[in-house]
Amino acid sequence: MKRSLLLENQICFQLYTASKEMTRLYRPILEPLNLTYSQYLVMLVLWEEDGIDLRQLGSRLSLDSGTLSPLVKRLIQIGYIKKERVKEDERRVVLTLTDDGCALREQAEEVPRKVSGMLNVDEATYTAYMEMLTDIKSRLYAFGGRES
Amino acid sequence: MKRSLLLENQICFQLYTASKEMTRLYRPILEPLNLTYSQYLVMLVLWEEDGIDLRQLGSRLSLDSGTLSPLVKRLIQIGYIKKERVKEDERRVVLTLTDDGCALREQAEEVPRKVSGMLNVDEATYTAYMEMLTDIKSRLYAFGGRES
DNA sequence: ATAATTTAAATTGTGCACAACTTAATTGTT
DNA sequence: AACAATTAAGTTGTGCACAATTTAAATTAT
Repeated sequence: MKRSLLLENQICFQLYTASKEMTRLYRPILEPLNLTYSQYLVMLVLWEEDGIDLRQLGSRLSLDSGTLSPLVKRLIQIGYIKKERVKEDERRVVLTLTDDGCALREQAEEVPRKVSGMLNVDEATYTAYMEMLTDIKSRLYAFGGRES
Repeated sequence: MKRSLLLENQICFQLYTASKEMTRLYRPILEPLNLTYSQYLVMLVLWEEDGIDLRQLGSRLSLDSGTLSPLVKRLIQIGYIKKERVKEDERRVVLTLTDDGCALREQAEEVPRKVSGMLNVDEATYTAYMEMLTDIKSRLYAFGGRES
């Protein structure tokens, strides 16, 4: 049964559409912040850890420089972050929040509230979801795998 | 807790990375079939329902013509499908499998087997995952919503 | 029947996502 | 010290994903 070729039976397809629907839910919420979903993820990391370097950012988000370089360039243009070469190691680049980027955090605090309000899940269900996704990911990481 | 801005606590992020990891798992499996993940999804639908039109295909996959038009063009170039205007309604375009596309199905039958072998989930867990993803999606559809 | 509306695909433009490659700096080895 | 190997960003090229627009056909309303 689960091995059939029927589209709806593929867990990959359910994941794929769920993920797309999720970013669709975020789009109008993030639009007033002038952020795409991926840009929002980068900002989340920086609000947690200002002054992170690109390499670490990439490993947090599982994104490579091919994705992050242009994405970061856009965030710089918008004026939320700035980047600087590290003096001790000129290969590395460190990202820091601008005042605007820092200030944006307050508006962003509303985002998770809005989203979970829309999803309307109780704490227990939420935890179960997270555990399931973590479990799926750990099975996936077992192959060709990234870290944890 | 779940309302924090911490990256790892965002269900959206877990979904997003799980989905990316899933397509990463498929990539080497689909490569011998000369298909990308999205192209594979289109082929799944056609193996189910040969002669579907573009509009229905889009609704099955939740993809619009902006995504499907070029994607279908590539599948035609590869030689797996062909497209034809419908005589009774010249707006519509119908997709049909070529002999190669039809023959590919046999190889593709192995894909779900390989994937579930790699994921290594038992039937009950698999069902639980599917139910959870369906549930997440139904909550998501409640907003701005597409069909069920 | 003609005009207005709706519908289906295609096109254009932006922004990921990722593989493959390039460039430059650092580290390790001899 | 000199050279090889490694590492970090950036660049190039391909393929989605989606909003917005365009084109053309069909439907509906007048």
